[in-house]
Amino acid sequence: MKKKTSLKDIAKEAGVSIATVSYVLSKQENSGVSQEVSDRIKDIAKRLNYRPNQIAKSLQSGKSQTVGLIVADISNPFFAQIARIVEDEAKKYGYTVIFGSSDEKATKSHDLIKFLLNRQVDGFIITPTEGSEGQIELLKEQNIPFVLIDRYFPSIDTNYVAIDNYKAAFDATKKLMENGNKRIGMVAYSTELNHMKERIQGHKDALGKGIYDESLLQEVAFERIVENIPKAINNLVKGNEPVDAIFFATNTLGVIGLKYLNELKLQVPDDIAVIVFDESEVFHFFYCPLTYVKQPLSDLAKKAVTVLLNHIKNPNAKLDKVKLNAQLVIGNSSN
Amino acid sequence: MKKKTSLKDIAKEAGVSIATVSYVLSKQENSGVSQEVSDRIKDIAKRLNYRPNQIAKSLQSGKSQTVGLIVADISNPFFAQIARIVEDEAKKYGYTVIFGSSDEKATKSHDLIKFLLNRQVDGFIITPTEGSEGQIELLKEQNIPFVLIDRYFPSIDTNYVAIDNYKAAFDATKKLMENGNKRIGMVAYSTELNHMKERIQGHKDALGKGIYDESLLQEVAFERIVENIPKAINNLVKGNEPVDAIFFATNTLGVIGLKYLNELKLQVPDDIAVIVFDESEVFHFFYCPLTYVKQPLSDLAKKAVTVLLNHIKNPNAKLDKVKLNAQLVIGNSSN
DNA sequence: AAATTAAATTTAAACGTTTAAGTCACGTCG
DNA sequence: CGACGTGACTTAAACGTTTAAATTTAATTT
Repeated sequence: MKKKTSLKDIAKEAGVSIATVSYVLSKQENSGVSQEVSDRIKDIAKRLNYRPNQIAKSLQSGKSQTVGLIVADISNPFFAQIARIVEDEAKKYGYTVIFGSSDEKATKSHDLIKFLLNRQVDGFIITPTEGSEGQIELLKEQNIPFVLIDRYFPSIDTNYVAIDNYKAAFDATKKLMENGNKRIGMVAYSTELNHMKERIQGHKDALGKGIYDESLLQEVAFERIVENIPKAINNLVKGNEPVDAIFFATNTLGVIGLKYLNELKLQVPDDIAVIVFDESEVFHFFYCPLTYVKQPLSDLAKKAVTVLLNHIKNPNAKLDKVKLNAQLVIGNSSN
Repeated sequence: MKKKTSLKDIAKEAGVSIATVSYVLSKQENSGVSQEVSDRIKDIAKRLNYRPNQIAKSLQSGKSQTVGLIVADISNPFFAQIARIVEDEAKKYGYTVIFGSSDEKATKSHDLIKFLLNRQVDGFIITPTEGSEGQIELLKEQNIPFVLIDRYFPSIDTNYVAIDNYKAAFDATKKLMENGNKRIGMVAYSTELNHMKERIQGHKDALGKGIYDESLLQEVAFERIVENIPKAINNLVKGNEPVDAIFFATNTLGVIGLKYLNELKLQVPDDIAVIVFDESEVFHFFYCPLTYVKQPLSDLAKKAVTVLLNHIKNPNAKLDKVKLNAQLVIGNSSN
């Protein structure tokens, strides 16, 4: 592999010092270099196909122009879409994105953060996992710029960009009630993460004290969704007080849940009404147009990037706590 | 932001030279440092929370321990899944992945390669776009390790990991024929990329000289799929010789195509039989279990990583040209 | 002609590592 | 006793940049 050309090579070729070459090639205004020399250097640089070594720049400047993106799972379309927007947005400002998947595991997330810190990322965009408060506190202590996305810890003062999950869930359940559904169950993840707690609370509050009872909330563990979603649904539809509607708290829960409803031969919305939190390509293939909560993914991701870059540039900027609104897209499944 | 601790800080604290600290912390065997000093250094490193600066290491070694992954679009589940596997596999070997989306545009791909080269990536995994032969040749000339994935250029001698598209397509169309379908149309991308050409050729050859005619092949442009897939399908089903089966050449074509078949109220497989190349979550929601071509995504991505890392380590290794076999998953849609 | 100023360029240090080569003290061997 | 290892470190250079400070050269002013 023939060596890449460096400033040194150009300098030798042009018969000037490395510094001169650097001034010519890295400054926009020709700061104190003669036109003649400047032109010559630029020519040579082009001829030798010079490409600045970002690693050397980073070492020199202490800035890697790189951000770390930690999501639960990059192969999940929800996060893949975020990743894509983060990529595009970061690139606009000359930043590179390094991503990692935590699989909702605090240990993985911890390792990833360390790994990326060694890589000298300038900041992080993180979907925090349950139990990762310590890692987040640590980042804060070390004054490393970061912004949480999708979820955050109310107990920790940080930048975050999320949606108003409470309101979105409240509105969804209200919609089901308006359409005449009485007993409305919810299938959610069993987690302390606030986005889920808010969705659950929104659902509860929409139903109200009189109506809500414990059996309406079915929580399943991240790791066991395939086995436990059918159980959860059975609990809701096969008791002596079967529900007439189900609110699925996420994309994945909804997709798997709908599959199981199909297996049970329950017709949506006649046998059971449904609303799902988040969008999915598969909804377009469900026999009944779905009512779902649509998150402003693009705004979410873009905002996360601008907040992060702002805090990288200006470490003392005051924290940004952004809550965007989701949109309830009305189909027929909520009737 | 308080400075990160460096070897220098540890050295000062321990009253030894930087080199000694480096030896202790970077060598596995205690090469020539006394146990006493070694222990002291390790203690201090731990206490000061030392994390090696990968950037400095990279500059020193000329290796960034980073690979660039260029896909068409990270938000497409097909590529997102590949990305996830590449991530995991690369991490196993201590490599970081930087990704970028080319949107099937040669210009974007070109910019991305340059961008990542500045970042000193040690190698690339690339889904090449149409018209990117020049870029690939350039990488070859510069002896930059890379491996093409999903598609490759038969005219250029490179590493690649792909599936046997010809065989997969041939088998799919044969299946449709076995099931009694006579006129079998194909909806494909209009591109010179070999994976598509091979799929088309497989389809043609399966049909054979006597049966195949030009009107059976409908090609649509990447950029205009939403508008042009309906047109393509109309051409196939609304002529005076309507087809009795359609073979969709990709995931995306299939998903959009099936949606349109729904709009047309064409029943699968009674009105029209269908096979789709690639898998999709949505297939599980189609009223009729689909027959589709399942690519060994995990093997594909893993193999790409090992081939790449092998060529990074050993630049003179002979080229790897890997073709894996796809699997035809039989549903009812091909009847 | 000497002094001043300005423009053009170079020097050198720094960023945080690694590592070949050098130093130094302390045995041990012939 | 001198030579020679050997173990335990240190020195210094290198990777490719940036940039403040120093230097050189030339032109202008007094």
